[in-house]
Amino acid sequence: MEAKEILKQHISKMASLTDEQFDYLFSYFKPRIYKKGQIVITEGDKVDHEYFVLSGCLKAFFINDEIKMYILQFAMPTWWTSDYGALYNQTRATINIDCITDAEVLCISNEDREKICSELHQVEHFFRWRTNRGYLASQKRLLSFMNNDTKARYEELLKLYPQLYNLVPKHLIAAYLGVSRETLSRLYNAHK
Amino acid sequence: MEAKEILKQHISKMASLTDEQFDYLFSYFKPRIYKKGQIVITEGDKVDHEYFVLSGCLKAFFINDEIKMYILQFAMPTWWTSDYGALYNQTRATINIDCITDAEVLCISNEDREKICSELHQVEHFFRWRTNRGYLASQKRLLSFMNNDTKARYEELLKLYPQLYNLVPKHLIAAYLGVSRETLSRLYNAHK
DNA sequence: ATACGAATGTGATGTACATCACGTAGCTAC
DNA sequence: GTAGCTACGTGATGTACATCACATTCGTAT
Repeated sequence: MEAKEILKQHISKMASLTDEQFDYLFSYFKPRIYKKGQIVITEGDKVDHEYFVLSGCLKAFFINDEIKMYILQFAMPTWWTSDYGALYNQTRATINIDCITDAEVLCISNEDREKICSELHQVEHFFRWRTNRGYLASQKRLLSFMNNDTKARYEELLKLYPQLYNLVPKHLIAAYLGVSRETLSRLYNAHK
Repeated sequence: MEAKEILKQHISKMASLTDEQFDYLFSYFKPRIYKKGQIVITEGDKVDHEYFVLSGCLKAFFINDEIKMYILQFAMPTWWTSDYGALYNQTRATINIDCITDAEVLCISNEDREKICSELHQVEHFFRWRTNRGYLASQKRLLSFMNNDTKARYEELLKLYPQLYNLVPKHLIAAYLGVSRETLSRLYNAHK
């Protein structure tokens, strides 16, 4: 399916836009093609855009003390990603985003999104809904962190995104779960 | 300060409403007074409202296996709280909310909020901004969970909300940090 | 095909935490 | 007052995890 159609279907789930309104909104999105391993945002960057994933898989991650990596989000098709803290507060990036696989995305600048949100009530409605969904997902993950042990979180993750198992290296799954790669390796080799 | 004035100042930080528009919005809020220990939402409840805190302190928490409690949020003045998962998805509550101290709040139903959001663009703008702020706070806490040890998270919490130290019992702070009360006790008696 | 780096498996050891157990201090009700 | 409940401190012990070390396998470039 074409980029425009993917975005249209995604947005129409929660907002009613006329074709003209959607075309106007879409005109502000820019397509980007990335190769596996390519960097989208690096810590310290000025962050101007957010990204809507059409195909492939990106990761948003934080590097602690130049050593340990923690993954905040695997961004799959129809997910949005950016360093939202830096984007909204106009500060430098504190997280990194790169591509786990080849990827196609659509990006839109913070400025343009705010402009269209103020022009079109339904677009603002859509972005409120989208942020709300992200908030609920984040709360759920926080609870899971406090409540469940590593094994339970691992199984929860694979149940939610079965495609991850073959798509991303195990040490990245460990970095998402917040455990060492050794612990994760022992975990799923134990219950075989 | 009066309830109406507190809400007005809070909202005017991010949205430009005329006095008439604000009066209209405010007419949908209902005042509620709670005593210390009083329950606002219990697991299993139908959830219709969200709550804006005027004074006092509430906690939103999850009970695991009828035994362990994890605190998702301490709700202080000008914070919003509810079981948003249940509220937006029209499902039963999975978390509990009660009052740590006597408290005054304003509440608004999900239905009324959505109605006003669709009527007044600026109100929708405000709620997008508010949700966004919650999302960023949640992401930040998630990172802190993965990256920092208990002691660092404890000091981070007290730096952010110094008033908590005298306001809430230590075992609730432990439940927010996700550690046992014994561990927390040992931690802050060690570095005295 | 060879070579080299990235990903993964697995043992040994250390540590931060939970859990259980018991004690004390303070608050509230009657 | 005193009874009882809640908050809090602290020792002993167990455990899930990190960390370090090294071996093996896989993927990709040349």
